[in-house]
Amino acid sequence: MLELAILGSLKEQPLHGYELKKRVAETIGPNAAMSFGSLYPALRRLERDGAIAVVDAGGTGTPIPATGSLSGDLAAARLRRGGKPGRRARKAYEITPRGDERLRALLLDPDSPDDDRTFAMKLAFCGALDPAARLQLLQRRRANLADDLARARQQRPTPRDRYARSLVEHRTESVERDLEWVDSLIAAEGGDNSENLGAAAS
Amino acid sequence: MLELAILGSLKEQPLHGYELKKRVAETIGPNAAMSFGSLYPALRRLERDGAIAVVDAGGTGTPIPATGSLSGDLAAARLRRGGKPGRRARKAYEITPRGDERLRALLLDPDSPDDDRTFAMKLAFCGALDPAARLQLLQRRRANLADDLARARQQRPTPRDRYARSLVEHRTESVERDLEWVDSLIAAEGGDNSENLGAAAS
DNA sequence: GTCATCATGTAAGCCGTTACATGATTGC
DNA sequence: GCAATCATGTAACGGCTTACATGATGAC
Repeated sequence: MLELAILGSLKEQPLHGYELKKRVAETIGPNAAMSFGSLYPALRRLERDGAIAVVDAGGTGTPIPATGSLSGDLAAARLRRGGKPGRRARKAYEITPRGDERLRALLLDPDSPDDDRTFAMKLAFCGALDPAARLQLLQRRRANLADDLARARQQRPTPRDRYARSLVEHRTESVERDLEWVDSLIAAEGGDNSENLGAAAS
Repeated sequence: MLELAILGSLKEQPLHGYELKKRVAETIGPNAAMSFGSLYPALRRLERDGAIAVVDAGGTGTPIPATGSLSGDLAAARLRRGGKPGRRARKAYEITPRGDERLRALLLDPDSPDDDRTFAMKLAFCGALDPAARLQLLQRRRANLADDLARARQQRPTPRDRYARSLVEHRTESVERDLEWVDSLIAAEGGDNSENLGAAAS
């Protein structure tokens, strides 16, 4: 989960931990955001495994984002000035070819849980996949949702009070909507390849 | 979470572990079902704490009687069969007054997480609450959903690719629907008493 | 007689959290 | 100079899962 979020974010551009956390919270929602206590150890682990690598934040070239963060630029300027560290050492990471592989494996892993959160995470970063693999991902989700729906409709053993009943009802409707949604995503894969497919692959 | 499910289920009627698991899976959905490895230790813990107590039960499909008088008969029948346990010893539990308190505390705990799963669980068992407490539970959820929605609408920094964009869109719609749903639950609570609704909502 | 189901439990471990510790930079 | 934010990390702990161990009962 967490590795997927990290690798998926770094696939787009190098980031340091603090910023990465914000980025992820933006895309998967602030309610599901991860904590520093798991983020930093995960970064070290991924680095040790060669899936990500440190890039010098103060270096030349075009390193850290254009997040609009003035402080980042200032810190970089400060580092360039030489001598002592500007901010506290910012370790920015980039994804490596090994990390690419790992990301792909995580996105396609059939043994990973199939709840809405996991799918949301995968969808958020599935731009890193080739169209065929992406379609596979979407269709697997579609199949699972269809199963859920079938099971929900088949099993009608009378929830006990009106709260439990309303809950089951609402859940069923949610699954129906999720199914329609995934269907629309699948449809979008097939048809319109105006600008998105080319851009996403690079 | 797990304790809430256990106590909420036992509030309705005594059950033994195996059956309890099935019951819970039915109400909160098979995808969120708990495992035996967490269930049985939790039962022991709750028993140790005096929140639940063992009631002896024998027969198979027969759910433990609401009157309690039948359990004696079943136990006696089991004993008549010759001393040794019929099936492997089934330990059925019932909720105690302490357990009632604990259940209420869990349902109303303001520090518990506020995701959809937690709320689903609480709603499934909120029949155990008095109407006022229940209304409070619903309104707290309503407020949180409203906050989520406001935050989602305020934050506009355009997710990067169409997948992330679709995800954010879908999530927003889900929150909107959840909000409507909770509103309808609140409306159903109030009945024809419009004064209460207006006063409490502000 | 063996297989599926019912039934209870233990052990190891994963994945994440909160709380703590540290320190630089910016804005007032 | 003080607080808020940026930034990175460690330690302790928690809740739940999987895999394992055990055994009874009924159906075929």
